[in-house]
Amino acid sequence: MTAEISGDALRGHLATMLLSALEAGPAHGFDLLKRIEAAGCGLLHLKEGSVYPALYRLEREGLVRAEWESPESERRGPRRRIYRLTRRGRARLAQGREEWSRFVRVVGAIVGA
Amino acid sequence: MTAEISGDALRGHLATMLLSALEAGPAHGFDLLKRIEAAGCGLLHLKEGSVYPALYRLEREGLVRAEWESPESERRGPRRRIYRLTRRGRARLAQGREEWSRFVRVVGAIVGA
DNA sequence: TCCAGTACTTAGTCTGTCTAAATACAAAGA
DNA sequence: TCTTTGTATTTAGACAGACTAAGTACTGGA
Repeated sequence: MTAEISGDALRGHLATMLLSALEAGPAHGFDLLKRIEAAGCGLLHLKEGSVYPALYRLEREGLVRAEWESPESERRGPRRRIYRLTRRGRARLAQGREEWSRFVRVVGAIVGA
Repeated sequence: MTAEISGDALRGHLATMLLSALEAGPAHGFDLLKRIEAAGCGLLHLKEGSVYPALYRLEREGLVRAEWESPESERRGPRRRIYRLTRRGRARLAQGREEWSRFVRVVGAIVGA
């Protein structure tokens, strides 16, 4: 019954996770969802309702740029929106990583696990 | 401009932090607030409006037991409500620590900081 | 034909932290 | 004396972000 990581715990970290996942290269939302879930060793089940709105926020803040995959593409299937990091997104990712390590250090010191 | 740890990031971890702080011995809310802030190296500024309601939740869940400090005490000043861990609280703390380390491992793997 | 998988959207809910203000007591200083 | 500062608790209301849940749309396989 391996407990899952709850949504509450994730709060405020999802943005950095998405930016980090995008660092490996441009991707569409569903792919990001799968990439992160795969990296989560089955403990992390993100929902579309969290990921897509989070991506919209990132786009609104200019941290990612999005464009619809060219329809001339040879692939079949639903259209996909491709996200890529902007320069500001990279800067924010660096900042997010600092915040993450600070967070782990400080909370870890208190929780003492 | 040392950035502070935001409330969002803390979500879902405060309960474990409080239980952990109580492990050192019974304490009242204000003391817990100060203890945790002190352990936070100035990066963590909890608010009463977060801590007291969190303690009420813990009490409601039977994870801590609370009682008013005996009025016969020789000390002067406002009355204080003393919290102590229950057996269930200790069990939950252990569980919270496992969740914390899982969380750090999984999110850390994605953020890669 | 129906279903499963991919891919995106969005309305509405929930909950925990926050802001902010109030209460109360004591000690120190002007 | 009056004010301020520090200790200590309470609580109403705001807010943000992850959630539930339902929908759209396309493709391929059973």
